[in-house]
Order: sequence, then structure tokens, then C-alpha cells
Amino acid sequence: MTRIIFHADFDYFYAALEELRNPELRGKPVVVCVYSGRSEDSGAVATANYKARELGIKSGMPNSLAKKLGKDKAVFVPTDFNYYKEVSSRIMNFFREKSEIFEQVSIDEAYLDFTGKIKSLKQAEKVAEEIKKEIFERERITCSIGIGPNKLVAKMASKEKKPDGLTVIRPEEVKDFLFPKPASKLFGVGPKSLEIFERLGIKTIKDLAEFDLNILIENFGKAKGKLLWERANGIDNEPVEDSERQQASSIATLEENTRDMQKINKLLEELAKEVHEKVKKQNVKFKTVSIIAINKYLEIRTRSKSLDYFSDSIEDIKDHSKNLMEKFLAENPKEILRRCGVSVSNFEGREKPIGQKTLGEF
DNA sequence: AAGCGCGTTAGTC
DNA sequence: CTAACGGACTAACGCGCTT
Repeated sequence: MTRIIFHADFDYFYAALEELRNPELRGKPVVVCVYSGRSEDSGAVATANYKARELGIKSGMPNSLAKKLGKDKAVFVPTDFNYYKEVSSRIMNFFREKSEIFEQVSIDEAYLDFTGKIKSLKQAEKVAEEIKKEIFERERITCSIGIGPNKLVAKMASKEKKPDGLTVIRPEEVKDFLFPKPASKLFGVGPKSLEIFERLGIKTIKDLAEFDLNILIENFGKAKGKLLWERANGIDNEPVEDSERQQASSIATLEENTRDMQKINKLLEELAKEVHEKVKKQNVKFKTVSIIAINKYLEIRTRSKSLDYFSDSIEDIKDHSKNLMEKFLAENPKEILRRCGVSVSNFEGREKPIGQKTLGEF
């Protein structure tokens, strides 16, 4: 059964919302920043509008660099997640009404499965136009929609034309659409995979799609190797489904790089409190407590501990995160931390819905 | 041998 | 002249232990 999957992606969402509530920003380069609080500019760019992108400013970039590129032309504003969440959930609710098979991926992205409601791709295109129009009328926000036979193709298609784009990829067009793109553009390929691709001489998605599956498995492991190969070939059978949260975490930057347990504990306590609030709000019980340690080279380490019961106690979060951190620092005498985080996961009654991936013979 | 729990890393927005 | 650098989340891996 060929499916009709939409992927909707709000255009430069945070920056668009900042423009919306502050008309003075319109027409200017707008950069929405996360400030870590360590110094005036420390932090990173969350989103930049298109004017700012023309100056070379991109999300994830250090604020200091963005400031340099933006000079006095760009406007820098801090994130206001409560505002973004409010608008996002109104749009998400609208999506949910439109197609009951719906999956929110992040604050600004969702999949919709219209297989049962729509007969042709021509009609799908019309529905997508209507959705875009209605979102704009309601919220004055534009989005880009990709339509394809599965989530992967829909997702790659929504990126094709931005902002305010609509891209339909028919099943017979999938390979022509994917193959010419560099392998780095394939969803799920990051720096580590690219390193391996380089060694194997894989440059385009076509190279990957035609590469020997067994050699990919040797290099990436069974599941990841097969996953990459399938994706390169446009194969993806993941269902669109509304999944529940699997984790709650908080992370923050230390005032200065340190491995002093006193300073770190103070921050861990605050983070534990934030995580506990999320746990209470979501009304869940967790079994696993983790810490995240990011050193001065921005390398990320994690340590975790599973309890033999489900808990919602703040003491459990505090105690275990402190113990984990103490042990981590003792075992890694050279680590000097820049940021740290606390996370809880393994929620009661949420057995991971994954696992239907049957790896046949090859 | 398959499946699970656990602890960890890679990747995305 | 270079380097600069958030926070929240999901998926999957590898290992050891059970069944």
C-alpha cells in the first residue's frame, strides 16, 4: 500500500514569531539566541531568519561569531520558549484535527498520514495548500510541506523548497530526488557517519544506495548499516504515530569551567529540581537517572543508573545525579566541565514501541 | 539463540 | 590570527544475563 505522508516544517519558527510580535524586526536580520549566562554573548544561535542567513548566520553557531557576522545590521533576541510552545500547540492541534494519524516531532515539525483520507497526489497537493493557507490565516506563520510515500521522503521533500514551499515526490520519482544529493544531506547522517563515508569513498546518496550492504554493516553495525542503506534507497516503513515522551532533562552551563564538586553539586541540585518539576507536570515515574557532562572541549559524556523501582522523588534525582557525577570525576581525573545536565528516563508503562524491525536475510 | 535491561554514543532541531 | 559554542530530545549500539 503506497502511503501519502506529509511532513510540515514551520519556517525559521522562533525568528518568525519574534518578527510577528515585534513588527520593528520585520525586514531586518533577526537572530534568536540561547544565552548560557556565562558572559555577555556566550551561547548559541537557535534560529536565524532568512535575512540573517544571508549574512552567513546559522543555527548552532556561537553567538559571538553570529555577532561578528551580523555586525550592527542584525537584531539579537533571547529565546522565549513559552511563547513558541503556545503558538506551536495551537498549530499542532489543528494538524491533529486535519488527520487523526499525526505525529509531532518537535516544536516546529510534524508528520501527517493522509493515506486513508486522500485518493491522489493531486488532491494531496490541494490539501497541503489549504493547510498552509489556514495556518497563515490563523497564526501569520508560513510553513514548508513535503509529501512523499514515507516519512523519510516527506522529510527530505519539505527541505527542498523553503520558505513557504510545497514539494511532492511521487513514488517513481524517489530515486531521482534522493540520488544526486550529497550523502551528508541524508537524514541520520552526521559527522561520525561522514567520516566513515569518506573512508569508503561514498559521496552521494546514490553511492550509498549502491554500496555493498555487508560492508556497510561491517562499518556501522547491523541495524545502522541497514538503516542507512534503506534510507539511501528511499525505503522507510516507519509508521506515523503519536509517541509519548521517553525522557525529561535539564542542562545548564557552569559559571566557569571546573571539576569542583561543590560548584557542580550546586548546579546539579537546581537541575534536579527542574527535572522533578517536569516529572510532576507529566505525571510519570522514572526508573533511570542520568547525568550529562560536557567538558571544555565540548565533548559529551553521560553516566546513568537504573533503580530497581519506579520513582518520582526529587531526592532520588538529586542523590543519584550527585553520586554519578562524583564517580565520573573520580574515574576521569582530567575532565574539566563546562556544562552539566540531569535526565530521567525509562518511564513507567512506556515500553519502547520499537522492535518490529525484522532484519531478513541478505 | 533470542530477547531484555543497562549504560553509552550519534544525531536532529 | 584563530576560536569562539545551547538545550532538549530520540534512536541505536554493545554487552552481559536470562530464558
